[in-house]
Amino acid sequence: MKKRPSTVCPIVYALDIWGDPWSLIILRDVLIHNKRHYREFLASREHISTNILSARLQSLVEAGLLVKIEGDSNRAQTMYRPTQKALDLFPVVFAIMHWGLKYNPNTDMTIPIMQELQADEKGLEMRLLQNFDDVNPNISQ
Amino acid sequence: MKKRPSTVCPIVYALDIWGDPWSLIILRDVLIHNKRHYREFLASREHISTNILSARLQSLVEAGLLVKIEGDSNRAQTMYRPTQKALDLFPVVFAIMHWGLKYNPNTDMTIPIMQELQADEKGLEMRLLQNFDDVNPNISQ
DNA sequence: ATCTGTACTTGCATTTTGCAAGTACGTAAT
DNA sequence: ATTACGTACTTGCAAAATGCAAGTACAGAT
Repeated sequence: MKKRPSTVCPIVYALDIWGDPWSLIILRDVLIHNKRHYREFLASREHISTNILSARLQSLVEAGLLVKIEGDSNRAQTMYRPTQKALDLFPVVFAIMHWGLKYNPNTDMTIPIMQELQADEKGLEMRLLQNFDDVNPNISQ
Repeated sequence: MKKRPSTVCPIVYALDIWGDPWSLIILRDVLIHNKRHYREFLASREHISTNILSARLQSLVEAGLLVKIEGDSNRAQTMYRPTQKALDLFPVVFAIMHWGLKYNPNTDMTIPIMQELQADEKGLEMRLLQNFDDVNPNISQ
């Protein structure tokens, strides 16, 4: 899909940012599994290759979904963390998970988050959001 | 992305079915704009090309999201209509629209559905679902 | 000094997409 | 009856994206 510089449709806008086959998997790892390092993304079951991971991280940073935080004089400290724009994808990610859960007979229900998603989605979101207080301090109450 | 025959993750399952750049645009047209004919999909702003449209329709039928209804002896009557599996994507589509609405400054808010989505999402879903009573009769009350 | 781990980049084969054209069939107009 | 037109596709080919393997650069540990 050729990049459309500006679209009038919110769905196309979204797809242009994270509609490729890999970006949403990275975002899943960030949002749900609290991953932040290159090595962690590489370790996912889906086996993304290094060049694609690199390109996707860069485009997500450009799109304002992730910020790259580099350690001083040590690349191994580099972290990718979500912005509010990425955190606002929680409802999307949860909606997709609900759908996948309903229709994928191979879903691994022993993953703790799966149970929690069905039992208390809002609570799950609240809990996961706390992982990002360092980057996007939430008004706690 | 190579097709993964079975995945344990509901998100990857979903992406394998409609995670390419075009399928969700077709589903948007089916679910939101009530399109059903090849010619209608071709007429979308996004200008999908004929070979891709053909391939995507076929794969969505195979995945059980659409059914192809052929007229007798006239190809121009061919229709593609959503199954329940596709109708269950309404929450996903709405979640994506909400996100796109928030971050896409070019969203055309004069499209009636945009206003309605923000004002009364559930009502919008109910109304749109009535378009598919022929295919998936809903329990009305 | 060497080895290991990490975050990348590069090269190249394979696959997917984008565009233009063509085909097959049915209906409508002359 | 013949021609033209609309519709739902398929085919061919160039361009782009992906997948895989290998290589590079640098920091910390041994």
